[in-house]
Amino acid sequence: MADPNIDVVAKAAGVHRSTVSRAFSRPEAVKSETREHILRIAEGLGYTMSPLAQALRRKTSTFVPLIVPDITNPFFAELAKTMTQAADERGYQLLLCVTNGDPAKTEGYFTAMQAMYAPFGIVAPSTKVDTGVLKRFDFGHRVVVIDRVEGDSSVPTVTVDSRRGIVLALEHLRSLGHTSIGYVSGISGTHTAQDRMDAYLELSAEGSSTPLVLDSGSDPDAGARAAKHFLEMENPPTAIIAANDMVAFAVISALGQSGIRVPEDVSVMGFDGLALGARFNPALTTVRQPIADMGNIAIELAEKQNLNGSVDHVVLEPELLVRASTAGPRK
Amino acid sequence: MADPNIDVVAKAAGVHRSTVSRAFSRPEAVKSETREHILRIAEGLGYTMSPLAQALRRKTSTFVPLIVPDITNPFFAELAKTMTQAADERGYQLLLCVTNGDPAKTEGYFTAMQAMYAPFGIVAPSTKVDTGVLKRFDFGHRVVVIDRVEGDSSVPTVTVDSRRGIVLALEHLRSLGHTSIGYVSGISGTHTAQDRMDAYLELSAEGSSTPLVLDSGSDPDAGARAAKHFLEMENPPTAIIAANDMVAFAVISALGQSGIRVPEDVSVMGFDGLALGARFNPALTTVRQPIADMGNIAIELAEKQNLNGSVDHVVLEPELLVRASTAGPRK
DNA sequence: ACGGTTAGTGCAACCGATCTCGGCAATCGA
DNA sequence: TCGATTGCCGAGATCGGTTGCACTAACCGT
Repeated sequence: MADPNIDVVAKAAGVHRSTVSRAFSRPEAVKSETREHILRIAEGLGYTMSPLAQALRRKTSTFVPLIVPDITNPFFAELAKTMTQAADERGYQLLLCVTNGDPAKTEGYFTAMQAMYAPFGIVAPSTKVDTGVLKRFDFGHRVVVIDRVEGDSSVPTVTVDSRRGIVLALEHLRSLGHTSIGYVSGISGTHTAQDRMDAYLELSAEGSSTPLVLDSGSDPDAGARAAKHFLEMENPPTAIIAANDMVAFAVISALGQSGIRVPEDVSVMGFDGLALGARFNPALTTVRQPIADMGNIAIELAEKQNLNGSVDHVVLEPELLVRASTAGPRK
Repeated sequence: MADPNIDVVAKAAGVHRSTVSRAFSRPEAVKSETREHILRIAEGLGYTMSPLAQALRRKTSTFVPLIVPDITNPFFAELAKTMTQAADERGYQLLLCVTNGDPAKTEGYFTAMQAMYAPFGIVAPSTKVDTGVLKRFDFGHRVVVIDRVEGDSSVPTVTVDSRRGIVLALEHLRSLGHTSIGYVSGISGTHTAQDRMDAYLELSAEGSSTPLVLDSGSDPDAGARAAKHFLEMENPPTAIIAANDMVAFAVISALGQSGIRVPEDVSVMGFDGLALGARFNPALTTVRQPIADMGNIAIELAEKQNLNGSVDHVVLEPELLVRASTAGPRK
């Protein structure tokens, strides 16, 4: 039962190929009874249109690439999850592309998406995004990035308000009585990571406390190093804000290895609001990013841009998520 | 600079389309100097072949779908990561398909992969796989599943030896002095989950200890319920084996919420060997599955089957990974 | 009743490749 | 020397749709 093509459907329905085509892709252009007849016949034959052939002829497909550096990172995984959903609610087919942070791969995916006539693409970068690259691939006007970009506002973006998130974290910790609050930046490289750090630096200086960056490396071991650093201090902070949930996990784990308990000995906050955080030990207090919204909005922005060329930059509000990893300062 | 098609390259090189085509896809069929000349011209024009057009004509593409129930689950994320790598080392393009456990979606992906002429597909199921469905889509002979299947050995599979894994876990715990070892099955539904459970039941009965299943639900809250159950027992086990790492996380987290400490009060082991486990608090002792190998082998099996119709069932050896969540039994 | 719309459909070229044939040398065996 | 093979390439049909154009019939106002 090799699947039938448009011609056999046409013959079975007693109409021309083009009418079948229209029945499917331009319903208003065909008399409704004809269309229903065709659809019924097609249904009976188990016919569906070939997306390949369509894309080839139309020079536009429904493949939407989502480019992420590492799907193993739960943040990107959650993003991917909500975006697949959002995508196929709108009739797109999300293609997950994992770069491992390799710029060459990123470019490879760009050329691939061009070749596949993707209508647009979404990129969640691991480094500060270079809009030049996007442009070079004639894709500059069809891509939205999930980060802030600098110096070029011609590409749509979605982010959460990093500064606001840090404010939330700081307020929470201070209301608990903390005055000495450290920061672990961990993996950085993106603008948002930078923004979080900057906000911490600035805002914690405003408060009574002095900024205290425990680590600012950009590798996965930053958490462990931060913990080591913490242990060596003669006057360690009573609370720590981690740049993201994964780093918070690592910090707590490394601290625990040395017998430091959270939140009894030190409070630790994350930033992301991963579902995983609820199952951490202890459950992680964090600043939640509305990941699902980000995904939906990213696609909407892309569509809007495709439609009328408008490029928007939306920044979302983060939200405090208090769980069990924060408490009053140790005595 | 609309990308050039095969005809402009042909004209520029002074040859016919078909020669250009051969220069790319069947190098031995064209004189080497002609081919090099063509390739050079193509290079200069920035020409690459359209995968769409190729797939349409050849009726076979390089799109390899990986069907997983939930990319948010780190196990599948790690699988996806290693498989994208493995796939494009071999010239395939991995398409990640997330079903959220919805069988309708799974079927949708199957029809999509047929329409795209995928040469084969990989499925990592969330429920016992029904080979009937695979067959119905004329895909029965082009899919490999990452699980065991029952009653039908006509589809290639990759799994790890569940029983062996449980042996490893039990041995480890017993060597630490534990005699009362509980089990939390958590999310199940797949054959491997079933196998793990069965192995535990059987093997723990063999030992001196009596089997003790703390929970066998199949939802994400099983961990929490198991912890509750644990707390209510008058004679709780001194060690717990969780069906997989995620459940172990949840159990430890829930236990911690009630002041039970791991491994001081109770040892907990996982099963998976997720990278995340190393950053848990405490770092999780677990049975490692060679996820990367599974990915590679899955693709190899698929290729082998496509080539000569052979269907293999490979089962891999798990490995004990001792970290910090296990210790001697409490007094 | 008549020129002008408009809706509905057929025709055929086209998207960018692949592949079977068949032609034309050059080479081979005897 | 001659027919047969072989290597290399071009012609043209084809994959499964889309779309601009032409055509027909029904419908409009006057």
